[in-house]
Amino acid sequence: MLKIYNTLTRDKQDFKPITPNSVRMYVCGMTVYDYCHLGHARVMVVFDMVYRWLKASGYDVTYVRNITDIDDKIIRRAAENKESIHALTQRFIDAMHEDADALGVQHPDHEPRATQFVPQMLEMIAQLEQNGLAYQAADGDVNYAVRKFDGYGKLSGKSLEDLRAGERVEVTSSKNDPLDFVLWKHAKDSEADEVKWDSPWGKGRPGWHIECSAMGSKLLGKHFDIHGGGADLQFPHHENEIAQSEGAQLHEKGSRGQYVNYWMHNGFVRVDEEKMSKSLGNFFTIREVLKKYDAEVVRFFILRAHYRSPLNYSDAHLDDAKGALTRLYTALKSLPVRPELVEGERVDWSEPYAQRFKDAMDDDFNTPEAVAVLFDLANEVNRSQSPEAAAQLRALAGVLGLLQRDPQAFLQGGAGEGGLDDAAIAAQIEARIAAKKARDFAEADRIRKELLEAGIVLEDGAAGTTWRRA
RNA sequence: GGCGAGAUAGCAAAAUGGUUAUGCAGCGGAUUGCAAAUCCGCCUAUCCCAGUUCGAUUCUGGGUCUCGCCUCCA
Repeated sequence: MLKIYNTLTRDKQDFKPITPNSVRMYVCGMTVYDYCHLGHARVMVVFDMVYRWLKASGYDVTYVRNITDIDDKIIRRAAENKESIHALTQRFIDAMHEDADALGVQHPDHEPRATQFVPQMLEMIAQLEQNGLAYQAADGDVNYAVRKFDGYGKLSGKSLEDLRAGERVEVTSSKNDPLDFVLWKHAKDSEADEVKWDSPWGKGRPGWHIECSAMGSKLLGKHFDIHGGGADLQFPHHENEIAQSEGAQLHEKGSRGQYVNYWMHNGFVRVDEEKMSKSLGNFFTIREVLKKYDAEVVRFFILRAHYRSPLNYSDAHLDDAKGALTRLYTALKSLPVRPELVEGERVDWSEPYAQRFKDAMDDDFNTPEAVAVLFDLANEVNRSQSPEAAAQLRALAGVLGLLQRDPQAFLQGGAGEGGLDDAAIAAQIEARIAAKKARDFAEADRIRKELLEAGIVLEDGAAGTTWRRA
C-alpha cells in the first residue's frame, strides 16, 4: 500500500485514488523567462519519479505539468530583450524540454500553457464573483476576498491573524484586505497588445494563481488526487489555488467540495545551506551543470536524497554521486545484457530485492532506501555474476529512470575537450599489452600511469584490459 | 515577531523503542607481476539537558543551532 506524506494533514496517509486504478496529478511547472536551474531540475525529476512509480504500481496516470507563459517577469524580460512574449517563452520552453529530456524526465500527459486557458480562467473568476468571493477594485484589478473564504490558511497552517501580524505585503489601497490577491490584472497602457485579453472587467491578464486552478480543473476535473510543487509554493500559491478552486464550486452543493486529496511538496536545492533561487543569485542552470556532469549523475544525485529533504548542491556532492553511480554501472559492465530480460520486462515483485525496493518506494517514495537496495543488488551481481540478478538490477533502476544505458558508454563517456580519443587509448592499451608480454613491466606501468594522468583508468580483467574515465 | 521543517559517523544520506542501512573516503586481508575493479572483514554516529522505560538516536518536555515560509519563487 502506497503511503504519501500529505502537506494538508502533515502526516503520511494511505493513498486511495478517487477513481480506482487511476490517478490524476497536477504539478506546478516553470515560469519560462530564463533557463531552468537545479531547483527546477529537482521538481521535474522528483515528480517524474512519482509519475513512474505510480505507473509501475499499475495505475493509469494522467499527469499535468503546466507552463506559466504570461507574467510580470516575462513581460519585463521580453521588453528588455526587445522580443515578443511568444518568441521569448517559446525559446525557453524549448530549452526546458532539452534539459528535461537530458535528465530522463518523461513527458507529462498534458503541458498546458497559461495563455491557452484564459477563457477558463475568466469563467472561474466570474463564478467566484458570483459566489461573493471576488470583487473589482477601484484600480480595475479583480481581487479575491480572502476573508470571505472559510478555512483560508489550512494548507500552510497560517491563520489570517498570523499573516496580518507579520504583514510585509505592501498595502495597496485598492484591496479590501492586504492579503487579498489578484485574479485579473487590469491592463496598463504601456503594455503590449500581446499581454491583453478582453474580459467582463476590461482588458487585462490573469493573475498567477488563477492559472493553475483553471488548468487543473479543466484538465483533471474539480477534484483530483495529487497536486505537487516546490515547498515555496505552499504559501501563498497553493493556498490560493484551494481558495479559488473550492470557492468556485461553493454554489454546487451544500457542503464544500474538495479540490485536491494529496498535496506534495519537494524540498529545496541549496547552495552553502541557503536556498538556491533566482533572487539570491546563487543558482546553477541545468545546462551549466551538464557541461561538467553527466545528466544521469545529476538525476541520481537528486534521487539519492529523499524528495522532502533539503539537497545541498556542490561539486563534491556531484563527484560523490558520480562515484556511486559508477559502482552500479561497473557491476553491470561484465555481464552481457540479455534483451529478453530487460526492456519492457516486468519486474518480478515477489523477489526479495524487488520487495524491499517496493516497500521503500511505497513508503512516501523513499528513493534513498530504494537506491540502497540497488547497491545491495549490485553486490549480489558482483558476487554471483548472475545474469538474472543483473537484469533485476537494471529493471529496478529503470523504475527510477536509471541504469538504462550501455555501461561501457557511461563508464567511458564524459571526455572533455583535449581528452584522448578512443583510438589513441586503444593504441596505448595495445602497446602496454605488448610490453607486458615481453615482461617489460616498467614500460607497462609507465603507459598505465600516463593514461591515468590523462584521466583514463585501466583495469586488467580475466577477459583482457578494459578502461574507464576517472 | 508568527508559523513550519530539521540536527545521524570524515563527507553524503536512510531507518529504527533493543538486533548490518547504503554510497564515497579510511584501515586490514583475498585476488593481481604491480595496480584498478571485485570479494571478505574492520573503523568512525545518532546536537545538549531532563523525563517516561528493563532499555531512547527513536517517545515526551525544555534548550541550543540551522533552514524555510510569512513579497516573486520549484
